[in-house]
Amino acid sequence: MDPKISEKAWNPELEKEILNQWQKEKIYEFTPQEDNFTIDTPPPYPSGRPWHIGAAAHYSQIDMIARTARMSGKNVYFPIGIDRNGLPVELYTEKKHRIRMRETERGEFLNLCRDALDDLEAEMILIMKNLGISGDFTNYYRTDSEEYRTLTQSTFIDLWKKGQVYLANRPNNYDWVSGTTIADAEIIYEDLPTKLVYMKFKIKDTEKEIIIASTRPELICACKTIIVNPEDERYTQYIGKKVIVPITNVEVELRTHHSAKQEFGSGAVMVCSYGDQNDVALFRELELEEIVAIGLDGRMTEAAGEYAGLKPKQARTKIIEDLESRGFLEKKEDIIHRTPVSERSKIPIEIIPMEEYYLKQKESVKKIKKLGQEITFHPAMHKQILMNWLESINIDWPISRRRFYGTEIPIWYCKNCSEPHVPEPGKYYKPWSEKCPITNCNKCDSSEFIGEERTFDTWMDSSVSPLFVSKFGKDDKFFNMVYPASIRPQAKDIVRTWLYYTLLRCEQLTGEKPWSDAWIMGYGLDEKGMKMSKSKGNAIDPLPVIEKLGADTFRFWSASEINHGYDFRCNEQKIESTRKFLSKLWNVSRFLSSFPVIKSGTLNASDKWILSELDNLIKECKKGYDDYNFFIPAIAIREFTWNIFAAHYIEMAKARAYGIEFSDEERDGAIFTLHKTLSTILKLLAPITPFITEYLWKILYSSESIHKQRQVESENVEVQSNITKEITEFNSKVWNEKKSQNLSLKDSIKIEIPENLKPFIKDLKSMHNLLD
RNA sequence: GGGCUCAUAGUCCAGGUCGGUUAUGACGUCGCCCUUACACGGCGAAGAUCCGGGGUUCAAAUCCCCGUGGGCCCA
Repeated sequence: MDPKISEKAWNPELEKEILNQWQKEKIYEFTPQEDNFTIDTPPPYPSGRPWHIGAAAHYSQIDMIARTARMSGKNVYFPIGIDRNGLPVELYTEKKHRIRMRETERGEFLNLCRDALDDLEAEMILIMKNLGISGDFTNYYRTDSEEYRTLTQSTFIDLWKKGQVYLANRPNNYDWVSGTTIADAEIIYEDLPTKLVYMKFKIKDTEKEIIIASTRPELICACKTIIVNPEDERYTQYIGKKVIVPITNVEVELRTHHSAKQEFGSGAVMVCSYGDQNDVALFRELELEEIVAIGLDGRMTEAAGEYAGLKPKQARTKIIEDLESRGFLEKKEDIIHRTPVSERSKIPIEIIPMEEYYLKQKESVKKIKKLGQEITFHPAMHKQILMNWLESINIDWPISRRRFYGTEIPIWYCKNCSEPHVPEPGKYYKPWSEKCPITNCNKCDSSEFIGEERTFDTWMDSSVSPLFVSKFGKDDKFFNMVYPASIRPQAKDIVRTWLYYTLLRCEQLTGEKPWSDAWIMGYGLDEKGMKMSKSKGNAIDPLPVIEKLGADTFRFWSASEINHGYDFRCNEQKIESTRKFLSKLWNVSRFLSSFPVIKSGTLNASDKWILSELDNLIKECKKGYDDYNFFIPAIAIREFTWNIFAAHYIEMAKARAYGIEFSDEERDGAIFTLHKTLSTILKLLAPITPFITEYLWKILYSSESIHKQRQVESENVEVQSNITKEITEFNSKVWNEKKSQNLSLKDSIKIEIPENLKPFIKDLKSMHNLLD
């Protein structure tokens, strides 16, 4: 009998053909019905080359979610989008063309950004397609499209009218390299070397002085008070006294506050506007009047007196010299200080009072907590990330950014009285280049307006992704059918941003939660467990890996190596060796392809045994698939296919399947069982490795795609795991015995079959050529 | 300083809820073998103080406590 499959190994080249076929047959097309399964797919951000291999693994798994849902009979809506707003592309464009954003005409700069995005996007789309992602690429969306930005602006206008947005002058995190305010969520902390300066402050009307340690002596001009811990006995006698600030000679009060740590520095702390977040909190709590010491240009202001115009770092050096020459310096220490830096530009942020727009969020925290409780997290432990974040929210969300490549804030100001005017929702507005659609100021009737130049924080765009894909405000019928979405898959590091902001915005706009499930994946690390980054040079380009080894190998690696929710290491060699399993599956199928597919047969003990193990495998896979944890089925299927089915059952049933010294009925039992097992394995594996399973399925079992099949269900057969152990141990014993006697595997040998294995005697005898 | 999480062979990882034979599997290494699905293979072998200390128990990789060291998050 000739096998239908003749090639000896799975050829990843075949994936292209299969891909074309899927495209031609449109097998993943979505038409909304009653019971839809909507995936709020993360739109990836094209920030540079290469795309992160961890992201490729991430999207492979998101596709497994879609395929799992489809095979469980759900009508899957799997949109694809690309996130294109924000700072990274501006920095990329500045670097690529060696220009500066603020020195380039805005329209021209935007065009350059758009071109860069198009390039990077093309590569990401190519990778996603090649990975076999079964999403809707024909209608893929961009967050910088007119349609998307219209939604962002419309939702803003809605919230503006509801009084959820306000303008406030507050200390803000300012990244003066990118020239913009940033949200708390965009700050990271880095341990940086700095000097801790011990300064002498005189107590007024005495000869005494106290020592104050600070890492920011240049802010001395903005010092408003000195605090000590109320339990610090060194300072009890000075509480309430005036202290003279060196250099500026300003008098400030010494008071107590629990946030002063006795063991840090001298225990006395100067409170300036603004050295850190604690200063901000203290100014608010003690109702101190702020002094703006650092300007938007990143330089010291007039308030800094003789240091005006210097950068804070220069001012620091100079003031240390001056303190020393004027006798105010006690000592300085080199320390490592946890410094807040901008996540994007990696530069220490300054806290500067600025006027920005805020979206109210504090009063929503309680509601969001409740929604969070209702959402099922996969894995459950990552709900904690959201809850911890909700605990720490203490200010509203600053949503305006002084950048170019983002959705414009749709506001015009009356040139005469400065009254802000917001246009009607439903259109995309560019106030920096367009005329105000409102003809007269509703306050002073003036007809001249100035357009707002700022853009939104990008999370304002991405936080409405579930609304965009469900056509919120555009197609009510469609919206009602697909919203709320079923699942939000995303990475762990953006729980406090993307996940949280989406909850906030969707709750504000619809009063509902945006999805019932959240699926959180860990980070892709390099082979040593370090975070991958372009600057470290440890990034792996996924494209050549996928091209060389094929999508299925990559996908199976992703499923079998990444325990859901935990960080994972990416190692090319590991990915390569995963291929062996596909090879095994191929060859098992090749062997089976020499036998006809038959509907039934008389089962013997071996057949019943492997089918019971198979049933157990189905249950195990279901456990994983129900939780969208692909690690469980991947490991279980590999173990079963390789180490039980191929290594033991096929060997036991081989002679019988060929019909050598067996009756036709006995033969059919073997052939039936072999096919039943393989077809089940293929279906169980289909969400993980869609290409090879499709190919084998079509050759062996049906002209209809495996991705149109329903997943197999357990028949609740009792497991015979003790028998499995005895069989594998007995087979090993025979192989070992032959080896120690220098016999070939086909040579005959005399070995006693254990009592429990008597029902398998005929198969075992033919397998090992056992003598009576 | 607080939270989450991890620690098991050269490497990755299972087991841990619910304590109980010889600690799972893969990669890699070594040896033998072309046995009509597969040399991208088969069989076999070597390789683990289950991070340290203490406690509970007849019995701890597993439960509890105290440390140590990584990763991430927050302040």
